[in-house]
Amino acid sequence: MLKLDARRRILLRTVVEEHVRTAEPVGSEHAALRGRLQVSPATIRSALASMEELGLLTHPHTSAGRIPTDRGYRVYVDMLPKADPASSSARQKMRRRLGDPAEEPGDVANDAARVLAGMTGYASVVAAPALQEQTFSSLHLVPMGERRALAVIATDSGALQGHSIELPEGVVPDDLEHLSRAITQWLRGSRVGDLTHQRLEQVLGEASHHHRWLEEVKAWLCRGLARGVRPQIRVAGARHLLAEPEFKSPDRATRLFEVLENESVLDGVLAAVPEEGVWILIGEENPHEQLRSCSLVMAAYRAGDRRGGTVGILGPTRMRYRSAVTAVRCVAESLSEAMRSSA
Amino acid sequence: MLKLDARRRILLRTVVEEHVRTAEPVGSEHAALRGRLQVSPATIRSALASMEELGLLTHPHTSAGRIPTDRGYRVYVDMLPKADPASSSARQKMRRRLGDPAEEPGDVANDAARVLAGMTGYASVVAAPALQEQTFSSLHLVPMGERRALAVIATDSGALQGHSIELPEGVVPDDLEHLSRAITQWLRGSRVGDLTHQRLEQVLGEASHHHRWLEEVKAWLCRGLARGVRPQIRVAGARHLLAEPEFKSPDRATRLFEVLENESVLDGVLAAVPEEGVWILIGEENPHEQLRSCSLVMAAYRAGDRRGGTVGILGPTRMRYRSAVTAVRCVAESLSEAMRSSA
DNA sequence: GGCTGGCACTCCTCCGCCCGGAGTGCCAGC
DNA sequence: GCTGGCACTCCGGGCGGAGGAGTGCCAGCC
Repeated sequence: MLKLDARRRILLRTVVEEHVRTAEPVGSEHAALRGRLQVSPATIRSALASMEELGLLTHPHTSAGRIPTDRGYRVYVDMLPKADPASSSARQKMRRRLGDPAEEPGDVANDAARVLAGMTGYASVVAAPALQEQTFSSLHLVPMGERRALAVIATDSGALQGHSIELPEGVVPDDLEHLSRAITQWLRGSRVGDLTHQRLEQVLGEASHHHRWLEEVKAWLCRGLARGVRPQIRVAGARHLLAEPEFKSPDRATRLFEVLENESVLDGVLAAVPEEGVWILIGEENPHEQLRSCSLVMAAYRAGDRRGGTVGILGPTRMRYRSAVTAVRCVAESLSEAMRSSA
Repeated sequence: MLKLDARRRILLRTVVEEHVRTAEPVGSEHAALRGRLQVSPATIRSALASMEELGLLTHPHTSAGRIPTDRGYRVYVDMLPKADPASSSARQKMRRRLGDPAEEPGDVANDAARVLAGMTGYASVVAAPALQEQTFSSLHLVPMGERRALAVIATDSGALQGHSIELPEGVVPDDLEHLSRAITQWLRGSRVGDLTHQRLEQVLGEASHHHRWLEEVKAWLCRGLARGVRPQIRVAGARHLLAEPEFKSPDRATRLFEVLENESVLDGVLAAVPEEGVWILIGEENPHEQLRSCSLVMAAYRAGDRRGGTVGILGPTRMRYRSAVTAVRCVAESLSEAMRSSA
């Protein structure tokens, strides 16, 4: 663990915060002033130089001020006071801005993304609760046209997932209805992710020998639901990033936006966030090549008593981490609360 | 109607296509060469000057070549050969790239947006079929927790829409099921947009006097479904726009991305597209202020025998209109076909 | 009348240059 | 361990000139 004396800690904080504010390198004189350190710039310079040796700062060229390295940001972030959970008044205000998840379950992720982007001025990324983490509530087989049925799964948090299957001749609506009811009763309360092949075999086994097309339902239930379902990821406020000087070069911006349009990459990053606390990835810490020039501040939320999804902020490494952490924590907590009360 | 002689038509086409290709003003000599006109640059110059008087061309400064005005692009576009419908082989190839809408109804718009962006190298915008244009297929009231039910509507093209409602005491799952079945039977086959208050009053009237909570279902059915449901709009390939020189200035790009993140503006534009043909808006023609520096190429597609949604391309006014029109038409036709066969 | 080559003119863009300023590292002295 | 002084480095902006692309106009030609 890195040990910094008080002056260096103050200096690191000052350099980070000034650089974040102005996007310019911070000189020794300016740092002394802003850090309210009552020593001369020369003294500051030697301290800065030592922190450069530690890998916390660099300077872009000989006669420029200091800017933090990724490692510097990391140490800065770890030094931030562990904020207490968002005040309940803040959370209430937040909940009013998020739609009522009980009313329009699908839209909450959307709202959260929008609110988060608006609060922070960065891009936000929100993953809806993964279907397989939710609790199975019902299956409906709805006749569609002559030889097709729409199989609809509903979960206890109100998510819907449909899939159309072909029917053999001779299946009548009543068959579908009986079957829907039976399957619903058998499976209600299961975790969707637990609907493995064996489990379905047990439940549907006998019937599916008689009805060949049930195989298709079964296949869909485990393949489609276990993991094939596309992750629902919302991005909002991407436009804010264009204003940041680090993304003013078109190809940097392009690379960034490639990631933001790539759901599987985003899903990978968001899914790796632990259930508790705010998770931060700074520049080079990022597992994904294309995200190495940005930072992510993320937190998981809960849906009822299961893991829900993840909310996050994406911005330049030169990010206002403190407000990002506050916003992410507040939205995640509010979402958890909203989705607890509706379950 | 504007009359141009053959030479001027060739020149307009040449200037537009060269400018589109290079993003640079086109000089008289270059235009003569590229247009294979066997006259001297001086002659070309006088023709260009006359077209400038007509408002089809400008030049950025005295000693620069010509660039098209919005009006020039418009005349150019109107001159394009009315392409015949996409060849069936192209459409087949396309359909393979679009997921099977029968399988994952929700994802088709997503796929279409992605394909369109990939084909053209611009941003694509796809509106899913509006719920109210679809045909009601079934309603399910699924019990959720103690005092809530999830009301789910399914349409014949496989779209799902859920809404959670509160139940009074004493309603048991069997009530919900009977009611679901009854409502489904009463309403099956109606256009969702036709589920007006009166219509529901007729159907539910008697029952809803006995069951107060039915009012809530009814209110949702007409309010929520008639128009309150958020339009489903997918944007893909926005990153491509960052590479265009016209959007390299951050604030132009920002303004553009504001629109792309604003679903209601996009919905307004897409909903105004006529059912037949490819609809093009060039620069100043655009009703929305913020879209005045871009062009849109759009076409509606059909879902079964009703109006479906709209697909479109958004790019700079300096756009490869021909390939955009081809792509948009091809995707719209393939979508219409895919959604006909699945209905 | 329409087309042509010639010509003067305009204006942009690029390049090299220089200079001021900001900030550094080092050092001797307190 | 802190300080002021000092030499040094390097960036960024401003200036000016050269080069070049393209124009408009005009007199002459077919």
